[in-house]
Amino acid sequence: MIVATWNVASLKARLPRVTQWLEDVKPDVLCLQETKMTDANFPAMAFVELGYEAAHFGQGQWNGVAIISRVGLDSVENNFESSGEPDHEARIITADCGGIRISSVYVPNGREVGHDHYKYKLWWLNRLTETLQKNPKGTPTIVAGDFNIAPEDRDVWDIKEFAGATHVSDAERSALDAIKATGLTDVFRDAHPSQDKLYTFWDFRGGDFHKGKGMRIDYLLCSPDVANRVDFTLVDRNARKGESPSDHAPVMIGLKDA
DNA sequence: ATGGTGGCTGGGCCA
Repeated sequence: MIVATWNVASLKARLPRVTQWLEDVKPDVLCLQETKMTDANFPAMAFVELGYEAAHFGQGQWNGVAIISRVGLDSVENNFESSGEPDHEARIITADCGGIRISSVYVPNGREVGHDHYKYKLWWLNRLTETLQKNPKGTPTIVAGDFNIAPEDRDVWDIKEFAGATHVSDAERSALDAIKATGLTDVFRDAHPSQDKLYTFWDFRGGDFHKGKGMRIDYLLCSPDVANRVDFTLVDRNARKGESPSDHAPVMIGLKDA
């Protein structure tokens, strides 16, 4: 079973790339972020034609998340509503796929340390922790998406360039640690313990991709039973190349049969 | 070089 996550930076603009990628890679589950569309505009039929079910939680111009699955898509939940105060934006959708409770998450960017949007980011991360804490113990879980946090200094191209910036602050990393402390592991880092320059995002601006100026901010956090099944993990850098790419590459994990 | 590019829109915001 292959589970992937991809921030597509507009599903409307990226649909040809996404459908081609599904045909090439044939993942079992694909979590999308930044669809930037309403539910009414979500092109579900494009995925049905390829043998997938799809669920989307969108708001329009910004944000928007989806899960596409060919191993079942049940008990879909939008937002944080089951655990208390909901978000006012469309940044998390959760469903049961192939025996795993899978969330597709788009964590707020934060803009600047101390900015209202940064406080919102920390609030959001805490709401995710609270939500995960309410899951029944032992639920096979994957939280996949764009976390907008580089877990370690080596997850950005040059930490000196990030002095005082978002994505690397102690508060953001502590909030990420709290999410992991609910029992989740960054299986990509576990599989590549000593390799650097394994990025998932390169800004459109300034030719950052070609300059190697990337960040590892997209990942799949897995509960122990899922983490124990991991067969391979990789970033599909090729998807960042070519015509009209997203600024993020897909991250994939392969799981052995349960 | 406090820029750059891309996508939403229909001027300016967001990343």
